[in-house]
Amino acid sequence: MASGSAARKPASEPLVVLEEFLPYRLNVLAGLTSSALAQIYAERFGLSIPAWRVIVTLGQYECRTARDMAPDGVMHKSTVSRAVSALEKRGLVKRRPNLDDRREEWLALTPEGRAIYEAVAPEALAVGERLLSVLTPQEQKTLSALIDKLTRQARMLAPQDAEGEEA
Amino acid sequence: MASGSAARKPASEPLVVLEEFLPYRLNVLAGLTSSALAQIYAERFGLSIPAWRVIVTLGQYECRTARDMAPDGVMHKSTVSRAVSALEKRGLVKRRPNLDDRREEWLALTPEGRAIYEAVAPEALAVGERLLSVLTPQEQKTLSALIDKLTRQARMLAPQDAEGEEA
DNA sequence: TGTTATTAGTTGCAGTAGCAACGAACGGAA
DNA sequence: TTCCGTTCGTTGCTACTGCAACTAATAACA
Repeated sequence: MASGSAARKPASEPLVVLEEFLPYRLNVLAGLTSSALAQIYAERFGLSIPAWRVIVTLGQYECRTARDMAPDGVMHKSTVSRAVSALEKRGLVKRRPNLDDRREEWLALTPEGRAIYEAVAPEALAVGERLLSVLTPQEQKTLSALIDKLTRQARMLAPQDAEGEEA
Repeated sequence: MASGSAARKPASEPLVVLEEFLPYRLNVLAGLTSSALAQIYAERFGLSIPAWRVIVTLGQYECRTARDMAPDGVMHKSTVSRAVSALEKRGLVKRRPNLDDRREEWLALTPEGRAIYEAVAPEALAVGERLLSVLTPQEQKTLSALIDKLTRQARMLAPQDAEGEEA
C-alpha cells in the first residue's frame, strides 16, 4: 500500500548510492563540461570531439597521428584515423609521408586549420577558466594533484589502455 | 630540415596545452574509470552503462523511469527508455502502470533483477574503493567537495541540461 | 638472408547515442 | 466542456564509437 510514497523511499539496504559513487559523479561532471565545450567547437566550428583534440594537438606540436595523438590510449586509433580524414577533407590538416618510416605520416595544420585553431582555442580556454573560477588557486592546485593521482590509479585498474563510454 | 625533431617540439605559441586542460583531463579520468567498471557490469553481467544505472537506481529506491532516472539530465530519456525495455525483455525489471498518472509507469526490479543487483553492486563498489584507495580520507573529502562545486558550475555553463559525449 | 613478431593506420560491421518528431495523458483557463 | 500548453515515454533516423580484421611497413633474431 501507500504506493505513491514508496517511489523515493530507499530500499531496505541500498548497497550503492549512485549520487555518492565516484565514477558516476566523475562521469556526470565530465559530461557536463563536455557539453559546455561542445557548444563552442561543435555548434560554431563543426568540430567533433576527436577533431577538436586533433586540432589542439597539432596546434600545440607538429606531430604525427594516431599513436602520437593518443599516446595513452585516450582515443582509439580508428577514432583518430577518421577524425584526421575528415579534417583533411575539409582542408584543415595536411598529410606528408614520413620517408624514414613509411607506415606513418606527418600531420600538420594548414593555414586554414591554424586559423580555426586560433579562433577556437581561446574560447575553449575561456570555458575552462569559467569552470575553474569557482575554485581558489589553492583548490585548483589540489584538484590537479588529485586528478593526477586518480588517473594513474585508474590506468592501472582499466583493462590495459582503452577508454571511452561513460558510467 | 631536421624534420624528425620537429615532431614533439611545441609550436611558437601553444594556446592550449591539452594535458593541462581541465575538461580534457576530467574526460580522460572519467573514461578510464568507466572502462574499469565496464569490465564488471558489461563483460560479466551483460549490462550497458545505462542499464547499470537503472539497476542501481532501482536497487536504491523503487522509483519510476525516465524523469526520475535522469532527474538532472544525466541520461537522455530515450536512453533510459531503451535501457528499461532491454531490462524488461531480460526479465530483470517489471513495469506497473501508475493509475494516478497513466503517462508514466512504475518500475521495479524483479527477483532476478535484484539478484543481479546484489551481485554487481559490491563489485562495482570495490572498484570505486580501489580507485579511491590512493587518496587519504581527507583527500577524498576534499575531492568530493571540489567535484560538487565544479558540477554545480558546469551545470550553469552547459546548454540547459544535456550531457554525453566527451572532450 | 629469411622468418616471425610488432607497429601504423584503414575500414567493415554492429551496437549505441542523441535528436527530433510523435502519441498519449495531464493541467489550467475560459 | 473545450482548447492549449506541458510532460512522460517511445521510436525512426542518422551519426558516431569501438572492435576486430586487414594491409603495409618495420624490427628483431637466427
